[in-house]
Amino acid sequence: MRADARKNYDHLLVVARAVLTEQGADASLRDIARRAGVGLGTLYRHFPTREALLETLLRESFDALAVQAAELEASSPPREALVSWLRDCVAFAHAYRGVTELMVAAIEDPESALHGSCVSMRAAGTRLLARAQDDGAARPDVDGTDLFALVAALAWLGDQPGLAPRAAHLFDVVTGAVLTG
Amino acid sequence: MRADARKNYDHLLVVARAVLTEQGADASLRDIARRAGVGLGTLYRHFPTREALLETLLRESFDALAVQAAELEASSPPREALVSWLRDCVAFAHAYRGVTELMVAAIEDPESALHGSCVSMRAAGTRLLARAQDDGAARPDVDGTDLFALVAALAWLGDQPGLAPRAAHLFDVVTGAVLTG
DNA sequence: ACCTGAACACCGTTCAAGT
DNA sequence: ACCTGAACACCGTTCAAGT
Repeated sequence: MRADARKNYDHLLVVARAVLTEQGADASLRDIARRAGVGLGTLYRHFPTREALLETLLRESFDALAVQAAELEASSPPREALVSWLRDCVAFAHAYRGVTELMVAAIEDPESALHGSCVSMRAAGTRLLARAQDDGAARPDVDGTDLFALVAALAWLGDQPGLAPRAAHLFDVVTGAVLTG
Repeated sequence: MRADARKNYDHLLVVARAVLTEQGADASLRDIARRAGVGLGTLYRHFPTREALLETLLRESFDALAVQAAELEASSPPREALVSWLRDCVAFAHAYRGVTELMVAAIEDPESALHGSCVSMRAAGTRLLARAQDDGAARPDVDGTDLFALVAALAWLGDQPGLAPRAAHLFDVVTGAVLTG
């Protein structure tokens, strides 16, 4: 990448992170370009879709969740590992308000820049779930997609101003439904 | 209301119902006016907000849910009454894709045209929940707002194409978490 | 190679002008 | 009273023209 392009790219990411944090995942791309002092076409050149931009911003967190899943699998009892990871996932999805909807759409759309990350996330959850199920700690009639859906629903709840105060409690309620005993 | 106004009003409702069913609760109001063969200002005159339009379209269903709650309270055991009504609520929220978000926002906003209906809905749920709790059929650490949040989350799940097939199963899972035994 | 911003086709909302 | 549609301030997306 040419030096000037690199500079634009990096600065766009800084500005995008700030704007998306402030306004949510559906923030105006025009506004991001404007605040970055860059032409709108430049943003589109570096990030052809909103998902591509988010993927770049979320990559580190996605990777961290994968690492965390592996660590928990190695170090914690099945039940605790699963719950702890689910909590991390819900917290992660709060990075940008409204990102959950994009992730849910992305897991169904192989063309989405977020597709791979979401599929990996579901796969990691599926492993932790299977481990808990083998241990008798989680009900057997729930699968990785169900888990992904529940995490998404809980993250969505936390994005709704009126319901956010209940999110932590409802996490316990819903998690309790997946776990046995 | 003048005869010509009445005619526009009625026709707008017919067209709006069709367009919202087809495109979801965030459908273009311009498109509705266009398809109704009416000026955009006419739509705004009759329905000053999107919520006002939805409130008019959903009024019958809201009322039916209230009646249903009262009937179930009188005729069914606490546990079954609660579950049955929750199922009705989730089904109702599927009338228009995306309406759940508006309802969740409305319950916090006294200015919203949907506010009253949503508050009534929560109140009816709270009554059925209290009855179940008194009967020992529902866990005591969940309240009407939690219930509203869970219904909203389940309705939201059903609106996501990739997760909709799991909605019925997850309804059972989540409902099972609220019920005891 | 890369950047820019005008152009296009859309929104929601308001309101002056018409009947 | 009621209706209309232009006007305004926004979008996302594309692409010809510039450097």
